Amino acid sequence: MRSDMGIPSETYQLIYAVVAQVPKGKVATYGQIARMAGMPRHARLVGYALHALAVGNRLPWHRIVNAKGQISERGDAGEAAAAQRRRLVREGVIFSTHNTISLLRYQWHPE
DNA sequence: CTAGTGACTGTTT
DNA sequence: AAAACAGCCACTA
Repeated sequence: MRSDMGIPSETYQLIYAVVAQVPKGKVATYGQIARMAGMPRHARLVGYALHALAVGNRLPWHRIVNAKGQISERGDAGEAAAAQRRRLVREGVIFSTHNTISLLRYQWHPE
């Protein structure tokens, strides 16, 4: 455990704040979240931050997908990815074959 | 301090 | 079209 385990870095908080703004039925890419958080090209950090996220949080982490419009796997049995897909479908997102969604249709466009 | 790793992405082979 | 490369940086050991 980190010595400051209960106090995530500001970078993470910033990422979480942006993720929390993604509306239901829409999705955002890691790079997009990074850019909106004021750190373009830090897409990997977004993924790392989400991975570090504790289970049971209220964040819509399932609305974050990669630039290909697909769910990134974690090296698990793919169950986490399946759960994410299930959540998105429940919000009305349509998955075409090979677990791909249309970013042109579902990507979040903030004002 | 160094080295390895990773829910990524755009560019170049 | 598919694979490799490069960049970016927090976190762990």
